[in-house]
Amino acid sequence: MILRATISNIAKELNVTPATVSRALSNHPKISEKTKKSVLSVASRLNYKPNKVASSLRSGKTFMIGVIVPSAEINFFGSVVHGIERVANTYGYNVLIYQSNETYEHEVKGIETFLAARVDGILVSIAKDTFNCSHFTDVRNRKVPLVFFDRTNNDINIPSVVIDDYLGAFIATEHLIDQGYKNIAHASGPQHIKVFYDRLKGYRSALQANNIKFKPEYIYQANISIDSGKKAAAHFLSLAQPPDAVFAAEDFTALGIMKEVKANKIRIPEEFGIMGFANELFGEHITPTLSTIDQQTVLMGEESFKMLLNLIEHKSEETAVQQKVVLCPIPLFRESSLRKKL
Amino acid sequence: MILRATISNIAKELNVTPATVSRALSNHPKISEKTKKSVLSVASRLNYKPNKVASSLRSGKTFMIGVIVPSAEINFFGSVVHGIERVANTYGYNVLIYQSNETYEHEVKGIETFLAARVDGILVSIAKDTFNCSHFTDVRNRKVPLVFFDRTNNDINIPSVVIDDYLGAFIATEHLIDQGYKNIAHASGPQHIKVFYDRLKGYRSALQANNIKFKPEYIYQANISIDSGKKAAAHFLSLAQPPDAVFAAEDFTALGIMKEVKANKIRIPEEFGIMGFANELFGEHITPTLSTIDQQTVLMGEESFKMLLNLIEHKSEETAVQQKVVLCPIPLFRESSLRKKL
DNA sequence: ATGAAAGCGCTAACAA
DNA sequence: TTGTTAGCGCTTTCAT
Repeated sequence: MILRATISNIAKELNVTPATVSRALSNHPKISEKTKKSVLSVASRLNYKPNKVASSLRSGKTFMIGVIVPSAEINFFGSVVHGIERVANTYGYNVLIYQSNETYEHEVKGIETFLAARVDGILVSIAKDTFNCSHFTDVRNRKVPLVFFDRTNNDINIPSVVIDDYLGAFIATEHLIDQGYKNIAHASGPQHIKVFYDRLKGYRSALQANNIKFKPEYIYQANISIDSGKKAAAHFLSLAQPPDAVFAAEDFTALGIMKEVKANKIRIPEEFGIMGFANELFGEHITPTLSTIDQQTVLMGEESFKMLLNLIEHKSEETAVQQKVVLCPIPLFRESSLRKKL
Repeated sequence: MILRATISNIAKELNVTPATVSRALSNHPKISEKTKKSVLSVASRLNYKPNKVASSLRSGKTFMIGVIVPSAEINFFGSVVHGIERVANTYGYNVLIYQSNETYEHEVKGIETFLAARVDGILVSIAKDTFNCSHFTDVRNRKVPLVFFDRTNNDINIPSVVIDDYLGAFIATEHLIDQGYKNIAHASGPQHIKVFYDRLKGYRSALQANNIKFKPEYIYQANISIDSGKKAAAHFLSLAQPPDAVFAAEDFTALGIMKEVKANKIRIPEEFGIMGFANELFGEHITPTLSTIDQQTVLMGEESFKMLLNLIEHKSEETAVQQKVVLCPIPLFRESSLRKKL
């Protein structure tokens, strides 16, 4: 019994050449039905599994894509990866995951790994600590298809899939205005990350569109964490004129704010409104439930893969039109911001 | 300029043979420092990246492992994968992820994919719908290292990493007893999955150890979901003698129970105690915070990989001692079950 | 419809 | 210390 049968093994058993077996296995049109049958039968008897490594080396295609995320543990990215995986598998592609842990060094290592593995394409959500983009231009120079999702970079011209963060923030802020809150603050995120920058812009635009004066002291730069949310709330509540609502750039920050506000015996949403962003899982289970903006994570994953696949399949054609898919944010108004009945 | 430089390209530039370059790149001891230097310099000038596909074909090692999880979106598995990834990358291994979506068919497909990709080893957490294990014995027959984590199967003799579910359940139940609850029910999970079976056993043992009579009507078989948790609670509350505490086999079930109990204006933990299992992220953010059992997910991932690596590296040696790592569950007593001051 | 032969890029045994 | 040679398993022209 052969431990790992090869095409040659099958060929020998049938007194044909490896080429014939290869063709039979890949359903080549000019192979007789009888040989196909017999090849298939011997293959299954020998428990033959195709060797993709050999096939990849020869054909230059690995049917693997690489995905770099800041962390697989953050629900958002886990969910996007889920979306990527699902479509990828449908199309016969496998997915390699690499976590950058938000550092530039890991991100570079991830790219190196993927290039060495000769993946057919790469999907990246840029790390917080990444400023230098030479590793990405490197990928481009090697003509390996590359698509950014969520965390993009505008300096370098790479196709991307994002949601409209500006619009999401605008909707969130305007919702708080609609609910009758008068002094709306914003707990923002790291401004060099585009999504957070855009959310701040959306917040400011919503104020402006409603003739509300922007107050610098109503901005607190938080850091995607419960703790910084608490600090944000402490800051806001210490002001001479404290806000009566906060739009947080991200759900964990919103959660921290909620905890701090509750600790101060301020009632939510009656006296204080809160909106988050990201639709993390916990939001609908906390008390009060957290209003937030859903980012269509699974769809984002699916779209990212489809865009990448498109690039992979049309690599040769120089239709390098800069592609960009912008998904629509979906507001979820829950208890933390709803003081009017809908 | 060569798009993708190979070892031969470097060799030609230096008038040496590919073999020399290969050795220089892999730091072979018998290569002079000068040649190493020059090879490295030319390599970087040509932007050479090693072709792992070719290397794998030749060496028979891919430095890739495959991981099959029921779903990457469930926090528990995402977190384990995180642990796997971290150690794997440290050891120079890459990780392929495959989601079974709890179905047997996908699981088989995942195994096929991994065997075709010639991964060096496979890590699996068995799907809910899997009863037939021939695909696993198949892997074993091909001498591909295989390790189960969390969701194991006792019929087939495969090394595994699990936590002591029995003990966790015992601790959870006894804690409720300690807190003075008198009628403790159990919302269990699918019994053909070993972890849930063991948790039920642990529950029963704890009762017995404390001379509490087991009541069949205090068992409700839930289904790892908020909804089934609600149904469980509704069932328990409808009993002639309703319980005053529930140990749920899993956090989402516990959450459903909590929602239903709160909806009935029953105070937690004063009138009703709840314990979950899994330490899902939301538990510490809901009101009241959920007491639960932590499963050491990241550690589980790390241990799983280490065990697999050990098998990979000692493949030839026939020291096929059945390995099993059992991690210790860590109780987290929070508001939902603490009515005595600690 | 099938065979012959070459080669993808790398590594490793054997020579020198 | 470096070269020679062969081959991992598969695909793919070019023949027949």
